[in-house]
Amino acid sequence: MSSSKAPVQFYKAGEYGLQESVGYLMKRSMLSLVYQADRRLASLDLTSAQWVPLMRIHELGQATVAELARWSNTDAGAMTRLLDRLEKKGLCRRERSLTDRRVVHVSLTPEGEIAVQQVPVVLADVTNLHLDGFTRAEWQTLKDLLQRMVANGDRLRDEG
Amino acid sequence: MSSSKAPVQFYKAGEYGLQESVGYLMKRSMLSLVYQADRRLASLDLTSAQWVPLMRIHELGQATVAELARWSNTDAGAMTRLLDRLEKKGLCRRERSLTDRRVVHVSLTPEGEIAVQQVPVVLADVTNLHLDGFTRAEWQTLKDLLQRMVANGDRLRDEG
DNA sequence: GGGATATATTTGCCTAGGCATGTAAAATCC
DNA sequence: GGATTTTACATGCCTAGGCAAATATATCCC
Repeated sequence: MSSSKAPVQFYKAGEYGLQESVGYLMKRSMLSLVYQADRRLASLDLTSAQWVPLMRIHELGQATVAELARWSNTDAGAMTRLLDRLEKKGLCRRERSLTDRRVVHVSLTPEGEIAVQQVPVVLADVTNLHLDGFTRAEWQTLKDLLQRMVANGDRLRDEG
Repeated sequence: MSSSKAPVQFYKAGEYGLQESVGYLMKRSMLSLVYQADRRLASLDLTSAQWVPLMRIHELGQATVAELARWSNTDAGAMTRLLDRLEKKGLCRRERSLTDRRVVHVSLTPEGEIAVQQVPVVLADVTNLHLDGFTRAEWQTLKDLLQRMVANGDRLRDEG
């Protein structure tokens, strides 16, 4: 449960320097990952926001809007519109469920299946390039530390 | 110059799992940081995108649109519109430079100065909460690893 | 000095996410 | 079984970023 009473003061308001902050470094890293991925995905007519639900549909064969929104860390409204764009490009299709008429089932078109093949290649490549010079131990350490930040964030959210 | 010939293959396309990817963990961490910061900044009528240029103006006394866009990792067009919103809220003001009439100088209003005071408090608090349970050594390690990812990304960008 | 070039800002058009509301369909409760 | 609540999705209104074109001003080169 860690130090819920007296957390370590890594940062203090008076001496808060953007450059040395973990948040700033993460933002820079993320921007670079997304930029490089988008650059490589452009030939597939995909963006970094779009491959996430496509991969999930591919994995499940078929998915609902709510499931895709959860998986993409966004809300149903944004996902509806993102699927509008994917459908317009002919990468996925929607069908009202026959057993529960509130639900929409989303599946990939053949074009969508083809596009989604290349995504893991691009992601693995871009990530590896950003980890150039890392040892496997450092890679594992980074994942562990990030996982702990995520866990702290989840706890914050749950506690309100 | 690190392993420019044979980079370590941390990820391979065939076995790429979103959950274990560094990018996914960073996205989750970032979303949590931003969410918690936005929650606390809402009382100041500020968003996570807005405090960045405000802090920079405060630091410099006065700044140009281009400088603020660079500092915020965005483009001049987005910054112009962001400043529109900040100006409408009365937090900053714009003046055409007299020596170079292409340039616009942005400065804080008294209300902007007051708002910006609280920002470092919020940021330090939110970051510390996410680093709960970290040792100082782990904190330093995280920053080092992220800095190396940023450097790799910058190198990628420069090399085209 | 005058034309070519570079720079600073703005605006338009696109993708995109958050939040609140609307709507239909299902599930639950009496 | 009919009213109430919940769920799934869609839509409207906001903030926000990327890219390209337009505009105005400054600089550079002869």
